[in-house]
Amino acid sequence: MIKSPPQKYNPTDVEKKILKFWEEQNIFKKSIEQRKKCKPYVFLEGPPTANGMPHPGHILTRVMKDLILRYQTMKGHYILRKAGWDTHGLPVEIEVEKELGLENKQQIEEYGIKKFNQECKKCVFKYENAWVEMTKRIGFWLDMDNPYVTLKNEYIESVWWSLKQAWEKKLLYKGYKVVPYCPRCGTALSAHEISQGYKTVKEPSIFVKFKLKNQDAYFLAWTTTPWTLISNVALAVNPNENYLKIRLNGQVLILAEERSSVLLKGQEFEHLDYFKGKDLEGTEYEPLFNYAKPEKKAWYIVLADFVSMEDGTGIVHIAPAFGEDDYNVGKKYDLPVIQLVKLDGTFPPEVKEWSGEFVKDADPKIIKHLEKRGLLEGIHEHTHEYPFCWRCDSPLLYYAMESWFIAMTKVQDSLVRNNNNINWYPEHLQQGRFGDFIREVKDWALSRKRYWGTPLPIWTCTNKKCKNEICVGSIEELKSISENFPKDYDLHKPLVDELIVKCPKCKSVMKREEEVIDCWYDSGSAFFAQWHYPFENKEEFKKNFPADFISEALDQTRGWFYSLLAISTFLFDERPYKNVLTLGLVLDENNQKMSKSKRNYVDPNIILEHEGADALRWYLLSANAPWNSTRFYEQAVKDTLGKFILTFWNSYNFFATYAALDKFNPDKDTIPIKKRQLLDKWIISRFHQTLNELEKYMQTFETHKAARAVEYFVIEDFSNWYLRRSRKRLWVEEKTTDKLAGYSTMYEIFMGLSKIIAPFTPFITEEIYQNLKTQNMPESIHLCDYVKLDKKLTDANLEEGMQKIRSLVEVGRALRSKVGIKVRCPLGSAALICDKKVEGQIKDLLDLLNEEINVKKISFEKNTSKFMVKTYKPNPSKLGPKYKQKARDIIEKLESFDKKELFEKLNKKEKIEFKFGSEKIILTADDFKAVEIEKENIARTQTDDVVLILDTTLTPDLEAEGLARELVRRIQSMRKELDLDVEDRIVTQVKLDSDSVAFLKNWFDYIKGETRSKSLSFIDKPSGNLVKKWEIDELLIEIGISK
RNA sequence: GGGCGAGUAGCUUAGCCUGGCUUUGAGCACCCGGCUGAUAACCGGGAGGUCGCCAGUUCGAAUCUGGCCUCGCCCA
Repeated sequence: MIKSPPQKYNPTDVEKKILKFWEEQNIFKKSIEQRKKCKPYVFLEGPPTANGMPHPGHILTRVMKDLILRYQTMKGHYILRKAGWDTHGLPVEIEVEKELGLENKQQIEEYGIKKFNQECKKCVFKYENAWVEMTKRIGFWLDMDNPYVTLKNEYIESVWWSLKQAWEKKLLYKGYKVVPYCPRCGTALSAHEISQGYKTVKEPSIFVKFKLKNQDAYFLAWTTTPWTLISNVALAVNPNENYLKIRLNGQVLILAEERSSVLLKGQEFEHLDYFKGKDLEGTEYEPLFNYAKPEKKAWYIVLADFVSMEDGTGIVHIAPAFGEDDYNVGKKYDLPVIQLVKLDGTFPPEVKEWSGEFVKDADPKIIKHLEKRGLLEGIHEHTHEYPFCWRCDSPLLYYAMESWFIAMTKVQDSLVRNNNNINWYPEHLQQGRFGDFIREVKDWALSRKRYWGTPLPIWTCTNKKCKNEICVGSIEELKSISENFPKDYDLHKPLVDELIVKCPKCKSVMKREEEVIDCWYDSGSAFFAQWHYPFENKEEFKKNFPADFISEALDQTRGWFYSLLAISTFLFDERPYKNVLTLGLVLDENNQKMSKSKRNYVDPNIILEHEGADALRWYLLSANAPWNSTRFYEQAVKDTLGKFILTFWNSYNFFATYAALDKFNPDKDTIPIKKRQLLDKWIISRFHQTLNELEKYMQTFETHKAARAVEYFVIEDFSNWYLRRSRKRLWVEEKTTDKLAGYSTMYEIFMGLSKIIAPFTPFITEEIYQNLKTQNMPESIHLCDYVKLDKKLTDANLEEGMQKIRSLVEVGRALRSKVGIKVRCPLGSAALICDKKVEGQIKDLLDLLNEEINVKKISFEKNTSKFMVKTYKPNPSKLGPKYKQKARDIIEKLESFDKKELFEKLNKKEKIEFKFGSEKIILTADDFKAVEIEKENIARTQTDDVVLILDTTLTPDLEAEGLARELVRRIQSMRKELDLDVEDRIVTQVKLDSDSVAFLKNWFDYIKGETRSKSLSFIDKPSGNLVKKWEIDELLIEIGISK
């Protein structure tokens, strides 16, 4: 039986009640179980790192995932929703370092890696509870009892298996990577860390001469880091630029033509020769320094596209150990890597002059040295951005470090092909940011010289004659070759380094490469490692690969989205996901990034307490396209609550209150649609039309458009029109067919509406469903099927007609307001002029218009002739040029003429002649405009295709009815003030002058009926529970009512 | 510094791909009036816009092109 709901909606109370219900009845589990035999829709959860509190951005991703998954579930799919936690990585280590007061790697090692990693493990789960709570509170259904966790032995084992695949495919190799390195902290910095530490600095930049072999000529190069010159191995030119050989102040120099015009402006020089950059390739020069004796060929010109003409000389000095571009060119030309800087940032003993000095401090001395040798051509002060260590503020050095790589460049074609097979939302990412990234893919630098991560499973034989390298791909394999593998084990450091591993070839001791791997590799392995594939769950994996849907924020494009694709590509040569929805970031009220330091961080819990999860969800889903950034602040959610959630609730409240009163029973009392009013058929049609739109938008993840379509339906169509127009139907006492038809329609709409928005706002819809459901329906709305679109129930013609009626109401009300007759006072008649088609569309809906603009009868007319008079008005734009200043007075004079006579004359093309002062004026029809004006007591307005005429004549009858309604409205508002129940009967006493009483006498019954008055008496001193004085258009009255 | 995305009333936004049917259309907030057993409601009217800026293409640009500015993200 439908119960009367509480008047006021308290989101937190309702939502907490629903959460309890879901929990107690295991609804989430049931929602998965009951779809077990259905077609799967595979979702892969991007694992969050639980080492910080969840913020609004996380809420957006979780809400969006939940929407899609609930939607697909109701659409009949079987969806597993395994949670995941990302647990490794530098951010965790940094957090723990801070906690323990450790400042660098030496201190970590002194503290003990075992203890340190234990702390990391604890840290990762410190906030797990907050995450779990938040996830539940916002209604995100995720299986957090069986999550995959990247630090578990099984997960690591799967990762190892995949690395061994790479190893066997010869994709895993050791190389160099130039990384920003802090010599003081002794560590490389991640991209994230560097971006915090860029500063603008002024540094000397120098022009250095490199003498050509066997020629008395010099290449002129330019550098901002003189200390790297010690390790120079080549000079680079741009193959497509032009270079000049010139004589300047008696010396022969080579530099780029474009740069010469800038650098040598105003100086005289002799032009000796001209080359294309590519002609210079291979030209040898004499090294500046001879501290190193490289094994490979060095000191010649190489070609590189990155050489720009923006600054310098167009000739770039190359030191592969200290620059990424340099390193890449070096690889291409097989140049030696000369690395004459120690890890602490000082020069080694071989560099005699500056041995032991910090390289940056040595810069001025190196410059002096070059000057002495006559190899310096000039010094400029140069301003540029340079990275500093965010921790200790030392300048960072770009430094080539040994590192393990996955050769992504070798599978680039597959990457591109697999990417082209993924549906990206928004589309531009596929060929834009992501596509660009993949087309320029670099080998994946996999290793990290850190502690808390998946250990790199590569062991090298210490026997110098053997040097055997193996990659371990399973725990079994490692057990089989290690002597002291413990029963209880944890595959992290330090255990893996403490194992005594024997070389399968020579039985000597093997040593592990000490690194751990990039934690992006961990999360990128989720699609198979969550199943402990291939050691377990082979079938599960097969069924769940590739995923149908993943979604994360925009910053994951080159993060998780890439690492998944990369790993999936080299393992299986297959896309790991079919659809990827990239979400915009959540910003604060002023479009600024949320950050703790700016204190612009909104605590989601406050909003959840005040406005509730449904309002929060609806806001996030409807505010903006998912991929655009969304501003997040409490007021926005508050507005959503007021505008949408409460409108929905109050509509429901209205229906349920009356339905409860009448004991409406949907099983027995439902009236077939055929027998219902057009208004009912209309709202049903609109409902299905809305569903149609919603489904269309959901397919392309345009959730904001889907939500807005629903919002329009609920507020405009359902609440503001259908329900408003249906109120009176429910007021009749008996159970009429029409009343039951209204209940039937409302019941169906609330059920349907609740179902179609259940994925958006799962709480309020459940609350409504619980009250409205009958016994044989599923126990939760989230166990229901989604509403099936029924095109047969839509009626475009009816919808069009209704739209026309609503437009007529709009202009009609505006017209009444213009002529100044209150809507409460009825008018005698109205007329409509339109074509037959429109007439057909609206003629059955005229009752609605009747009531809305309060006229007694409405008729269709062929044309406006009954109501309008044709006349002519003086046309100023004709008269003006002819009579100049006099025109105004002439027009005034014409006003005094007999209009009818004037009209007839002009109609007969006669001339109008009259005297104006001494002048005789002759006007023709040309000097007038033909216009139509309303006859007396007629008001006219129009919509796109209908003219609406109102007869504004007020008769005593009409005025009496108006007065009756004035009284009714005041009595009603007093009833409301007394907080009476709708069905309460009252005694009404009114003080009113006797003339007015007589005037009203035909309306006594009406007043009694409308106000549910047992008696209505007109006396001098009204009394009752509430007595009030009123003034109706200067008429003073007093009303008293009592229960 | 490079790439991508966004920029339309105080706020949230539609329109942009496919140029003109609109003097840029809504909603919230604001002002005036109406209506109300309809709620944080509803209805009518009003005020509020250099469509980020500057050029160009075109008969015509919010819409197409180029450059610039601001914000965000990614990369350096």
